Amino acid sequence: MEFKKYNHIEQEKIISDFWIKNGLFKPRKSKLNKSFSIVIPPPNVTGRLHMGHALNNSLQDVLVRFNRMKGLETLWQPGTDHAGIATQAVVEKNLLQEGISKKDLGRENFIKKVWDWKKESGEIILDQLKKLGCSCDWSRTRFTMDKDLSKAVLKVFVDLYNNKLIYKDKKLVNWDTQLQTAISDLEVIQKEVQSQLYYIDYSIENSDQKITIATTRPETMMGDTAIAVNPKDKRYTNLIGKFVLIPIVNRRIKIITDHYADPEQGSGAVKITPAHDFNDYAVGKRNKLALINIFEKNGKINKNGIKEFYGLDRFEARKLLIKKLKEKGNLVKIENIKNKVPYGDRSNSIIEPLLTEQWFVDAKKLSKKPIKIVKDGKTSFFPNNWSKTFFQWMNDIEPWCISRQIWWGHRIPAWYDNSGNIFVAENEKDAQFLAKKKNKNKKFKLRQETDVLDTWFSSALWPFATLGWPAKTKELDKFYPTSVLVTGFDIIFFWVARMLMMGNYFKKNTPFKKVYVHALVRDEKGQKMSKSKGNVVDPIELINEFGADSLRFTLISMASPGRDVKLSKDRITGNRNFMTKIWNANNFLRLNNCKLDKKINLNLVKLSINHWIFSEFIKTQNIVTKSIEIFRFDEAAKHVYQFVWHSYCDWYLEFLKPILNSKNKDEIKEAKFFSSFMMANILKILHPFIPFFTESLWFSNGYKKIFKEYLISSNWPDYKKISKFTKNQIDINNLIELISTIRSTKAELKITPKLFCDISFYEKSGNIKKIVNKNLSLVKQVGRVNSVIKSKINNKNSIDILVLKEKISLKFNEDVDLVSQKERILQKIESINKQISALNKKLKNKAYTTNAPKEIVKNDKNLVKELTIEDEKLRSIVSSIN
RNA sequence: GGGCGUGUAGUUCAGUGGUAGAACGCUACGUUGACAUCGUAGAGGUCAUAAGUUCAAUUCUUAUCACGCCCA
Repeated sequence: MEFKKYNHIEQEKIISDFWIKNGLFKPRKSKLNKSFSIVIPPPNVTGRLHMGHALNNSLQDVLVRFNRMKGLETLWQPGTDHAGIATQAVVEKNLLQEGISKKDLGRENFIKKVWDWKKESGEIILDQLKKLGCSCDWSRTRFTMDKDLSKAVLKVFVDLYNNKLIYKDKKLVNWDTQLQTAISDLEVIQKEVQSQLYYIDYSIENSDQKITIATTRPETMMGDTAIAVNPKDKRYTNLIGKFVLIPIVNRRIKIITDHYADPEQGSGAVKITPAHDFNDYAVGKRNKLALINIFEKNGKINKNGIKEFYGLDRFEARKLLIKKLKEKGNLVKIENIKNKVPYGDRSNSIIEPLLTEQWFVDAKKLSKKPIKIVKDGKTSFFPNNWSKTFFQWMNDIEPWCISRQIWWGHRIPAWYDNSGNIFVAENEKDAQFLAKKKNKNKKFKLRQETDVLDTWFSSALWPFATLGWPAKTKELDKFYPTSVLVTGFDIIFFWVARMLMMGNYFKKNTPFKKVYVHALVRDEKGQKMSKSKGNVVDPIELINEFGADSLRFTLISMASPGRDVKLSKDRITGNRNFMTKIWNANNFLRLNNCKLDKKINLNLVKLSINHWIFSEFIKTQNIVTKSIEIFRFDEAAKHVYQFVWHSYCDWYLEFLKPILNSKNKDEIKEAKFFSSFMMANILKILHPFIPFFTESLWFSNGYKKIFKEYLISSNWPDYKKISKFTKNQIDINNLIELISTIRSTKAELKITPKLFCDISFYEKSGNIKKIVNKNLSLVKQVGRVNSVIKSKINNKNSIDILVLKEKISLKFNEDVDLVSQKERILQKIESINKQISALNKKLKNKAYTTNAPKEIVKNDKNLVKELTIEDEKLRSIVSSIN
């Protein structure tokens, strides 16, 4: 009989549609009255599934499916975030292709266009997650710009403002001159680049003396308001308090002292430009220096600069200024150095510190509770090291700049009257009300703040806003705090910390009990995947080629804590083979008409191999359960793999064959339904890892009839150990040992494995002898044994071996190379004796016998005894060879 | 500069204060109607280096080296 191959493309589609159509991802009331919930880290609405997502979501799905099967009321809350800057950029670019600029459209029309785009392309990544098999409750999909979530954002903003946790301030912020918006310090990446360090002479007023400063950004000279030297730097003591003229600019500034100036760096004297550098800003504050902003918002020189530089781009200005300094003889030298330059992570353009009015969250105050929560273990990180990273950042947290000068996002609910008063309210009507009170009878007109909020501001509300907050919902009662958050370490600050702040403030409770932090997915050489390197692997391509299950199993089995995942196609191929193996095993069952046609009564199970496989399964089930519970997905995957391939397929199915070929109808019957019963359990235990494949087989094997459930909603195996099965579990394991030894003996003797042998036993009360007699048909077929001979064999075709310290004779129908076998045994004897003498030496050491735990010493003594017996028996075998 | 992590078989990685494990790869051999996307057998490791603690260290401590990441 020929069997079709498993068609993952066809099956995954069918199964996925089926699950969704039947609402199987929705929470189902729990008999246990327990719930389990995860909120998805909302992917960026412009995003496409990458390997990081694939890993992140595979792990979440394992947890979700596992807990669902365990009978908990399970919710996996999906959705996307509106990615202010990224989305605006995408839509803007599309419009430009049609020759339309954002400005032409105006704010309102542009936002309409963004919504149009979202309708069309905003669901792509969610569809990709469905392809991966993610069992999110898709009917609850949320978007950070949804009405409900926007309501939450407004409420949060107003509350925080009223409690002085949000404020407006004029400060130096990270300014992206390309996007023309402020960004938070987390969105700035410090990159090491090759730069020039310019040494420039400033001449001292009323003197011939000069002071040399070094800078990488000479154009900022136009905004200099002091030169600083270190108070301890003796070279400059006589210059302190004197004035210098900024070359070209010709403005007078003072030489001051400040510990910021490092005598070891450059010349030891630094120019101070408080409006364009964060360190200088601090120096300026300490010394009450003036702030001179020389840049427009697009990075061009403004009117505070030199006249002829007005309108020049910052880098053009730099070139021109250097040229002029050279001509004037103020440029001392240029040094090539490596330094860190700030880049915007979205625009990849150099960030300019710029003095602007922005909105800030007092993160310091909000950070107090989360720090305590994590310290007290109410939220714990896994691996725990990440809590250190978390604390480090939280302890030194800076005000969070939340305003963005873009259009797409939650517009800040603040209104200004004509005298610049601010009214913060959830809507204009309320703002009007506040303004009326303030303005009494004076006339006023309100205009709304044009800035929008940082996307992470709304993402921070995700765990409770998606559950309905600020309304009181049963979902909030049931699913908040969520059970676990699964995320990459790169957004611990961006997102995890901020959710902890908001959740603890507004819900007075931690948003999640645990944070599982996974690593990065790299390419097979361990390189970070990046577009510029061209080593990005598209998970969707892999899903099409190998199936979602193969990809998932690979990612999950490689997710060891604290280690990056190095993904290679070989590994995925290997795991696809695993599925083929199961497919073929299942075909074997069908071929032999092995069906589970009624509920099983374990008490009636008699066959030793069934006792054995079931006991081994329970062992596996327990390890897998435990492993998933402690986030050791790699261990869980390893043990299922080991059990399915090596216990079930390699041994159990082989042992099944002689029984199916026998005449014993009862045994055949039991073998048939029990092998199928085990398959059903295998599918269950594999389901969280490879959901499509297992559900597909569950359907075609008709298990729903017996278990009354689809696999996805069936119960997780939780069998208790059956003690009367234990004897056979041990026996079969010994039998496997015997058969393996026979096989390797044949291989050593270069006897073709095809050849059958006879066996006989030396020891009357031998354990192996009993086991063999009890399972004769299994030994004969699987071990390729002809017959068990009662009398001792001793001729030139026979050889003695030791199995589990029992002497057994094998007899072949061809000559056996006894000489080489003798040599092998002698080698074995030698190594055993080495072990024995090492152990004896150890045991003679009094320090050891008194200090070591009794168990260990006892074990060693036993080992010596056993090894001695083995040694004796091997010696007797050797002497019989003569 | 501060912090975190990693170094175990050819490769990718588990693991443990008391005989080193898996997967893939490699070698040899193919046996039966589930499976060559397979089976059987096998080779392969001074657990980065050094010192210390200990009866005992691959495991704990310290230092060194190499690599990676985060923060400044």
